[in-house]
Amino acid sequence: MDFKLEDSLGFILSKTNTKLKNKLFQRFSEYNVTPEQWSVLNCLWTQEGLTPKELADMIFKDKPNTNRILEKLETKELIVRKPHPVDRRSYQVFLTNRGWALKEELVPKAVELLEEATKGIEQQKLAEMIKLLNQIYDNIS
Amino acid sequence: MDFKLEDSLGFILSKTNTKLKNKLFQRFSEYNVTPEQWSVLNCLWTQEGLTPKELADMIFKDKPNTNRILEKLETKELIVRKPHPVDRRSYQVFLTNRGWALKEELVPKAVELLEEATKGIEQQKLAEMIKLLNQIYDNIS
DNA sequence: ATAATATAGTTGTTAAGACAACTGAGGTGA
DNA sequence: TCACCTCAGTTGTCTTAACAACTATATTAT
Repeated sequence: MDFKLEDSLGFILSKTNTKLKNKLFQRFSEYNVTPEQWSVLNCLWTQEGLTPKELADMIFKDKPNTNRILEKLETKELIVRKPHPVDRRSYQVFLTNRGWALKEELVPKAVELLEEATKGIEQQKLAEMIKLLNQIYDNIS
Repeated sequence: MDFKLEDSLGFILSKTNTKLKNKLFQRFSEYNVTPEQWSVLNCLWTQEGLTPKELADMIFKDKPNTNRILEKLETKELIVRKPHPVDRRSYQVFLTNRGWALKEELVPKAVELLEEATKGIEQQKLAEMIKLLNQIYDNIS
């Protein structure tokens, strides 16, 4: 059967994703935040008091992964955990002052990288691509 | 600054890539081959006798990663290493019979998954997306 | 020819992703 | 009430990705 790795969607997706994630990691390195930690911080900047389970669903990762990302953020004192008011199994996640302060630093870095990455690509083409990526995700979910 | 995680290219790229890779992993699970191991096998099906360095360049990974993937493939007896004829630092990688035999099994599985993933997407749109993904890769390389 | 540099491969560490298995609390139905 | 099932979080293991540092061989420049 005919198959060419270097032209296949999976291969190119993986290669581009890895590169983009690594570049983001490098630009965040002076703040000691990883791309995954960044995604959790993003959720909390929008809404504090989320539970690990809610965060896991928002960032499309499973509970163990999310838990370990939260451990890292807690060690770095960017978040704190508080007991959940009704569910004693769970807890709520809040940002520390340092966690809030990072927003002003990290968002411009991320926006800047995305601009570089999509340089020369029309907005409409980009929107189309994002639509297709979401469709692919849904197709295999 | 305005930024929405769930609409951002990096987030969607990561989410879709992770899902696709995981689905491939699951479909390959009965053969005990991971997506990364699959990419190395693909290179060798096209050309045997490549060095780890050459393979690393082809799959866009660094030397340590490639080395560890090769260790796994060797343990599973899908490849063998032979001394390099001219460079004593290096060696050449060859497929075992079992490594060759997997081609007939894995390629249809991968093609099938990609067909499911891209269901309802026109070939031309898909080609456009792949072009853009490569452009993004080049933009940040 | 030899010293300096570059390259191939290897090993160790940290972070992440998937999965299985576990603990403990919440909810349900007999 | 109590047994059962569900659900949130946790822990352990395996594979991968990036990076630094190391060994040994190859290349180069003097």
